[in-house]
Amino acid sequence: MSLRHALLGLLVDTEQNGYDLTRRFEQTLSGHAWSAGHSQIYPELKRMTADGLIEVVDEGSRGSKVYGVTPAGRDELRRWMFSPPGEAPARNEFVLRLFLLSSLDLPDLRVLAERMARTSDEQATELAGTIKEIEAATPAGQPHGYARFAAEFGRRWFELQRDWARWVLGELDDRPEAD
Amino acid sequence: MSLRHALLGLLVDTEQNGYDLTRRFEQTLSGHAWSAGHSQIYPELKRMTADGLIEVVDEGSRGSKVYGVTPAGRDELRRWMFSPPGEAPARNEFVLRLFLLSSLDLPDLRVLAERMARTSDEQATELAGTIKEIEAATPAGQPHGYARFAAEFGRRWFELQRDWARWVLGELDDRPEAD
DNA sequence: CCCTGACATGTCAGATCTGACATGTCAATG
DNA sequence: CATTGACATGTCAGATCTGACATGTCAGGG
Repeated sequence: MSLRHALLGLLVDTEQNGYDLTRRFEQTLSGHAWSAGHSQIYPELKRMTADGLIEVVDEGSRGSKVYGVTPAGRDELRRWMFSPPGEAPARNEFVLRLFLLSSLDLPDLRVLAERMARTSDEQATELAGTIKEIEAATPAGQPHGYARFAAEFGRRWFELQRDWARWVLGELDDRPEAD
Repeated sequence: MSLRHALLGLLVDTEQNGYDLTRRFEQTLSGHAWSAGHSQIYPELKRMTADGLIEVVDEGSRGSKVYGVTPAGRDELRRWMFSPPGEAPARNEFVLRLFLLSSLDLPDLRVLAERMARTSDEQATELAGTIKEIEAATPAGQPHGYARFAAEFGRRWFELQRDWARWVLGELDDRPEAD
């Protein structure tokens, strides 16, 4: 039931409607943390309203419903944040590919590891740019939340991928060409 | 359908039965890459056999069936490894919590970030130990595959968590106590 | 004023996944 | 020789998730 807590977290940060939540999910969480489409989000918002965790605080045009977190919702989010790391299943296709690299033969392995290192490096560079933008847009001395923390995590994550791939390549160089 | 490819990858490395695959999944993939229980694995093995990707190469005692990858299976695995990174959904509860940290108030945030840093540091240290064991068990000059690569990735991953949590704490220190 | 595209919410069939239940084999220990 | 625990495979109901379908609003450009 992590979807529920993800939504709570996003709504605590900013009151918003399902459409915004869907985009926010796509933009910030989808990459490393959790993904969900609107077809999952809307029904869950209804259930959470029924359970008293959130409530409709405003109704905009085009039938939009702006949700806010209730005190009960805040409690639930905090409880979950402090609860022992659950066993929610991990799912990351990229890492899976990394782990299965050694199922390839040496030439293929080299090609793929190089490609991964290059891609990750590009993504890290791109995120570094995003971070600069965030910093520039934030008034000096102002606390940054969310976006900045998440972006920093992403940057480090891509660097990890890149460095790991390079390390693998180094290991392969020490390896005799023979099968 | 990443489960299928995960199984192919494990089977290319070593021919084994469903029980072994389940444990292998639990041990090496479950943390960062992909998780699946035996109730998912056994039916999938059947389907893959029907699709000609794997085959029963041996039948052990206790009704165990040892599976091996067919040429078609090898092709499929290679095709997938080289295919553009799919959109398989990310799912990582730990990272989700990281991203939602800023939904907490400052004191809570500090407590949690500190706890995360400590836990991650312990896990990194533990994995470093595991890596030493693997190295010790591997004859010098021997190529290491899988286990070594995965462990190295895990170590770096835990270090990333630790360092990121510490960085967050540093950011918080620069922040005025005021709400 | 018409058209396009972003905004906004919803449903649903089918696929996937989880956790519990079910069954039986074999080796080691007492 | 009885018991325990690891080995080994399987099914299934219910929960979750995906991708497609469906519907309508509103702002801006032509």
